[in-house]
Formats: sequence, C-alpha cells, structure tokens
Amino acid sequence: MTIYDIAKLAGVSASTVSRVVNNKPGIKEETRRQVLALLEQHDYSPNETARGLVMKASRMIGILIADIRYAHHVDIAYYIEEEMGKHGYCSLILNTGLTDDKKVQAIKVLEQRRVDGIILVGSTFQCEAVKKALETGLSKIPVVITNGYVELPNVKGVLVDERDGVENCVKLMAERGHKKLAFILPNQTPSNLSKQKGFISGMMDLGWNREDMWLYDCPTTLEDGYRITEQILEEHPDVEGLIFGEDLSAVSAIRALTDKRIKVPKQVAVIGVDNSKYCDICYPKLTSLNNKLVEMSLEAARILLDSLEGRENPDKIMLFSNIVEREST
Amino acid sequence: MTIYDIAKLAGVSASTVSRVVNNKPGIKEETRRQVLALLEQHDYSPNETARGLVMKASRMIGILIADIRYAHHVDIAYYIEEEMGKHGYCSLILNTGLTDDKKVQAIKVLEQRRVDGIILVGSTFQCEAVKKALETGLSKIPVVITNGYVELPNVKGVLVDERDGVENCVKLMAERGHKKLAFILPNQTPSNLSKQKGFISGMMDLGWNREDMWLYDCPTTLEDGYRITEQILEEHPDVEGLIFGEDLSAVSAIRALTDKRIKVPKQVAVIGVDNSKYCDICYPKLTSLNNKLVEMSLEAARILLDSLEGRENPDKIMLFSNIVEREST
DNA sequence: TTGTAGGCGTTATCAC
DNA sequence: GTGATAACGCCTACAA
Repeated sequence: MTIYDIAKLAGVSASTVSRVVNNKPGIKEETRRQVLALLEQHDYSPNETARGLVMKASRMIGILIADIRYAHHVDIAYYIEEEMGKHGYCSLILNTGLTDDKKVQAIKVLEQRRVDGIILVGSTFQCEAVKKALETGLSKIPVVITNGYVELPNVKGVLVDERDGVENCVKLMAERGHKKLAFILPNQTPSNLSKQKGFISGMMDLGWNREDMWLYDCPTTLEDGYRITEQILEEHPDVEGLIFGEDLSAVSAIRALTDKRIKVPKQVAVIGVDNSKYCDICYPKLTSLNNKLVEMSLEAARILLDSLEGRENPDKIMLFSNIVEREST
Repeated sequence: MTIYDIAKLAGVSASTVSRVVNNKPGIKEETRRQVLALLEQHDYSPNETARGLVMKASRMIGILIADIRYAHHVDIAYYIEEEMGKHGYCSLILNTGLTDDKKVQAIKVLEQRRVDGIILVGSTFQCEAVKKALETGLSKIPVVITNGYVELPNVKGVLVDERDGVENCVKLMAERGHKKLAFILPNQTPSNLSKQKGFISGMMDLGWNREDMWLYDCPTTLEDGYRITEQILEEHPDVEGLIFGEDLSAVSAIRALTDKRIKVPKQVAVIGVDNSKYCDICYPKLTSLNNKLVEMSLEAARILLDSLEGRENPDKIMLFSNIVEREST
C-alpha cells in the first residue's frame, strides 16, 4: 500500500493523500475524511525509508557503546532510547567493543544509515581514531559524547567530575580511619585515568608519595576482581581500603575479602564507581561513587534533541558526582 | 557525495559507479581502479536509505524487548545485535514495557521502518494484541519469538522447557532435604506461569495438595523480593525453601534471610531462574535455573537469518534448561 | 482545494 | 564494457 494505491482508490492524486497523511492544511474536509477512511481500511503505513530519502532526515540516531552488557551502560542506552523515542527518533544501538577499528567501523555504519545524530557512550570514544572518523564522514550531524569530550565543532560533551569524586572517596576512607589504600584501574579510558588522578591527589593529601602508591589495574570481571584482591592482600597485607574504578570488580573484592575472613568494612573498606545495581546485591552492600550516569544520559539526549531542532547549548557541561554510602565503608 | 557526483568526476555514468561500488563484474579494470580512487578520495558512503528503497530491503531488523535493563534481557539483545551485525543487519532495539498498547505501537514503528525481520524477546509478546498487530501489518516478514510462540505462518518460536526445569528445582530442593517450599511468581507472562506449573507438579509429586501450596507473586525488584520474603516467613515460619521465577527478587530474599539470621541454605534454601550475573554477586551465591537465554538468542538470530535468506526451519524448537547449583541450595 | 512534475540516491534492465 | 532510463515511495514547489 503506497500513497498511489490509496490515491487511485480515493479518486484523488497522490499529493492529496500525502497531505492527508501528514496532516497538512488546505484539504477539503470531505476529501480528508474519505482518504482517512481508506488509509485506515487498508492499514496504510507510510514508508519511513522513502520519506527519509526525500526529507534528508532518517529520524534515527546512533548510539555507540562499548558493551551494552555492562550494568551502567545498559541504563544509559535505555534512557536515551526512551527519551529519543518520545520525540519520534529510533535508536540504532551498536556495540563496538574497545578496539579502534570496530569503533570506526560502527561509525561508518551509522554514516551509511544516514542517522541524524549520534551519542557516544563513554570516554572510550574520546580518542583519535573516532575523532578522525567523525571528521571525515560525519562533520555535519550533531554528536554528543557522555563522560568525555572530542574537540570538533559538531561534538558536545557531558562530563562528570569523577576526578573530584574519587578524591572524595579517598577522603571518606580516611575519615573512616582507612588510610592505606589501593586503587584499581579498569580499562584505560580517559574517564578511568582521571579517576586514578583523583585517587593520587587524594592520597597525596594524606601524605603519600606519588611513587609509593598502590596502583593496580584489572579488567572489569568478577574473576579478575577476585584475583586482583588476592594479589593486593599478598603484596600489602596491611591494606585498609580498596577503591575500584567500577563496581563489578569491587563486588568481587568484597567476596574475596569475606572468603578470607577479613571483615568488610572494619578491616578493609571497599568503594566502587558507577553506583550500579550490583551495589545493592552484594553483601555487605557496596559504597559507590554515583557518577550520575542516568542524568548524563538524559542530558545527552536533551542536548542532541536541541541540536537536532536548532537550539543552542554549550560545548561541554559538567555534572557533579556524589558518594552513596552503603555498608562497605 | 552521490554516485552521480563521482560519475561526473570520473567521466563515466552513474551506473558504472554503482557497479564499482557493488563489486559487480563487467567493468574494465582500468575504469574500476579510477572510480575506486575517486570513491576513496571523496570518502563516498553509499546511502543505505536509498538503497533500501529500491532493493525493498532495509537490512534492519527490529528487536522488541520489554525492558532491556533486566540483566537477562540485555544479554539477549547483545548477542542478537552482534550476530545480526556480523551479517550486515542493523538492529532497532525498542523497549516496550509490558502494556499491550506500547507493544503494538512499537510494532507499528518497525512496520514504518520497513524492517526485514523481527525478534520478540520474551513470552510477554505471546499475546493477542501482538498477534493481531503482526497479522495486519507484518504478515510478510519473518518473526522469531524467544521463550514463547505465536500461531502465525510467519512466526517461529524458540522455547525452553522451564516447566520441567522448575519441577527439577523442586526435586533438587527435596533431595537436599527441603520440602516445605514456596514459589514466587514474577509478572504473569506465559513463561512465568509455566514455571509455576512446574512448581505445582513438582510439589504434587512430594505429596502436596494443589490448594495447600504456598504461591506468591512479586514484581521483579529488590524491594519487592525483600518484602515478599518477610511476608512468607511470617505466614509460614516453617518454610524450608524459596523458588523464585527470576533471579533479582531471589537475590533480595537471600539478603532478607541473612538479615533475619536465617542460614542459607541450611535453614532455608533459595533458587532463582535466569542464571544471571546477579547469582555470582550475592552472598551466598544463588543457585539458579539456567534457561539458556544466550543459546536462545543465538538460535533466534540464526533462525531469523535463515528465514531472511530463504532457508527453512521448524516452527518451534525447544532448548533444555539445567540447574546451576551454587551456594544457596 | 487539488493535481502535475521533479527530485531524493540507488539499483536493474535494456540497449548500444 | 558502458550508458540511458525507469523504477522504489514519498514530499513539495508550482500550476491550475
């Protein structure tokens, strides 16, 4: 069923049908009702693809995300999809992993699909490869990156002060009497590295030397979180607190400590980042830095919509994190 | 940059460029190289929208899902997206919630977008409203439903024997010496109701009467899981085991029991369903029925691809669940 | 108030 | 080997 078919049935031209479909004015009420009836009767459904072609707008946006299975990512994707959906946009969610080539490839896909805008989820997209890919193919459509920033005229960023956030985590630990702390860095994204910087400055305030600090890195899995905790305990049996760059490995650390009959938080306190659902599931519940991912997603969607509809916004905005204290501190 | 622009630059016709772009044979090697160079140089990107229009295929599929934030849903979406992506299909993931009207609305969206196929995630889509919507608008494209089935010629189903699975959970409980069991039903989806049936037959095998059984229902949240556990303990202080229709509330039950100084699994054992990441995060770790969601997703993607490419498959296939025993039984 | 014609960027079918 | 030309389904001047 195309507008032509309907037109024939109604004895009018296709343009008239088109006008009715799009609720344009200047149609006799009689004709409108007639066409509307036919439309209904044959349950006509406008072909968005064809519409997109002539309108030069797909009403689709792309969401690039390293791995939607991460608890904090999926929330972001959910809220963005929902928000954009309310405004008539469909979301093409692509999982890119962390390698440059897959990210670039995903950008090419979005380019071919002629999406109207893009949201990059996570600072992992703040990199040269992505910048270059955006520059060559997609310099004319609005892009928003969450938790990072890319220096391009069409790109806006929503940031969170994770650095200060983690610094505050160190302070909280200290207040609770835990001063021998280790920091565990997840993937080396700009965001995670800035968390580490926050840890370092926090520790320097406590009188530590940069080179003496206990810095580790660890992939974001339960197994690795467990393993790294064992390793830290071995290398620094006097450790009093662990700050992880994300929740999942932190949760696993709690279990590792529990298994070793080390009391959490009494002997060793633990803090994660992301304030994910995991925090309420483990035992004891995990204190975590709320880096405002939900708010960030909604802001990202809002900014993208603003750009799409011609409203202005600053290039970057910053949200403020806060610590949600539970039972592990 | 369109093929026309490139054609002009190369001094050839658009058809030639099109042929080069699509790697069609019958082009002089010289011309091909020349055009290819221009394509590269102006980083031409084919407009998939236009292509879709003439090819009558969008190379997009729709994934309908109640709420991608559920741990088990997101895995499904992830694997389907990945698998379809490998074959050149983009996935339009739409969260529909559980109400009929939003499901129907989402189907309309997919219809307008002219997706080439659809995967419905979860038995919640096994309902009259969805059936009707598929029948009117989308009777010509392949549809696969996971964990359910809809009686239509273009719909295929991938099922899991959750009924037997839960019956086996009852047996396991009994073997471990827990015979006074309660079942907690999540949303009333066909899948969940069949889990309940499994519980009922399992309990009848243990000599219980249908009307004496301890059946509860409970939304899938931590708060509700906690609350329902308290309620069950109050109404049946002699309860020895809890079987939940999904993991999240089960996890919360473990915490509720722990808080009440009731030993898990010694005094009360707990089993969930979905075998999600949550199982390994809570303490003690949750025994759960692995209902093969990942395998189901991959099967769904495979079947959809088969249909898309003209290969046949049975209308329904069934996978077998198994219990992953951890620390809560 | 309505119809005609042109175009959006492709691909496919003929000719040449 | 290559180039016109006609779709694909829709929208939008401009004309009537």
